[in-house]
Amino acid sequence: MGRQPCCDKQGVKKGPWTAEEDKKLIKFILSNGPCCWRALPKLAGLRRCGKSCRLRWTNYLRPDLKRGLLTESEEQIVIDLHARLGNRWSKIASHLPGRTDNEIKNHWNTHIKKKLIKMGVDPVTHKPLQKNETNRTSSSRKQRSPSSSETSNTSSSQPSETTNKSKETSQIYDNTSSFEILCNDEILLSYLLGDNEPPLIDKSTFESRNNINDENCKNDEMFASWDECAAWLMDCQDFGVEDMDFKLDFLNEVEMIDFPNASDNQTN
DNA sequence: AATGGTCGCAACCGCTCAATA
DNA sequence: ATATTGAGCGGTTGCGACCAT
Repeated sequence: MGRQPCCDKQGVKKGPWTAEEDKKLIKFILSNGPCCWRALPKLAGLRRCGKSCRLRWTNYLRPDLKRGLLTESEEQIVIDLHARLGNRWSKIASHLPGRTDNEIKNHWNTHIKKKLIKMGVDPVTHKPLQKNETNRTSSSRKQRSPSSSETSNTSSSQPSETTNKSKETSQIYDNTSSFEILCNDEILLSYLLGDNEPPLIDKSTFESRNNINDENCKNDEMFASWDECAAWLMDCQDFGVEDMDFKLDFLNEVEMIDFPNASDNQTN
């Protein structure tokens, strides 16, 4: 018995998200939380599949996302984890706060894979490449289909752990936690919803409110830093959130603040 | 400047899993 | 025990941006 489609295909919009749709989704989730993806589009006034909303939120709009290319150290972690876990992108992503499985998967396919091949390492087995394999795997857009067969081979060549899909939820990055933290941050939230004056932000406030020395922080359940949070908010501004009920003018001032780690993130 | 090829990212599709009735 | 549903995962594709000719 086949599954019912996750949404009514008729009248469901596909393709790239518009700023307007992003606004609606953000506004709804900030108000109601990321729940009931199936019902969300209707409630939020979006002509989108719930699945599409979830993807948009988790891969692009989530406030705790890092932007930009993976750093060298992140890449190394991905390579190490891939050697152990295979193509289990969500598992790998759970070790990299602020990174999504989709992002890591894309980065793997577009950057790391090539890098490893160049270094003479088979990106599937993580063992030294045979010479003919190097030629075979030289990247070309036309070779997408072969790569799919490659990936299906991957599954068989992956560590046995791959087939044993035991639940490891404790390791899975809980993307709701950052959201809860955002929601619990009453000052920020009420400001985002347009109820309050802009929060006064200084370095010490950032550090204390982010519990930078808190053990929990090491578990990556926060924004990586306030500047990243602010960066996300600035992205909101980029796609026109300033037109919403939200008022994000204060972000221009935030930009002027010298955040800890800000320069690191810029360079990455 | 025009054109064709390539690249990289965002989004979609189909499947599986877990929870629930 | 079984059917149904919601959510998540991994593979694949579409398309705009970029580059070479």
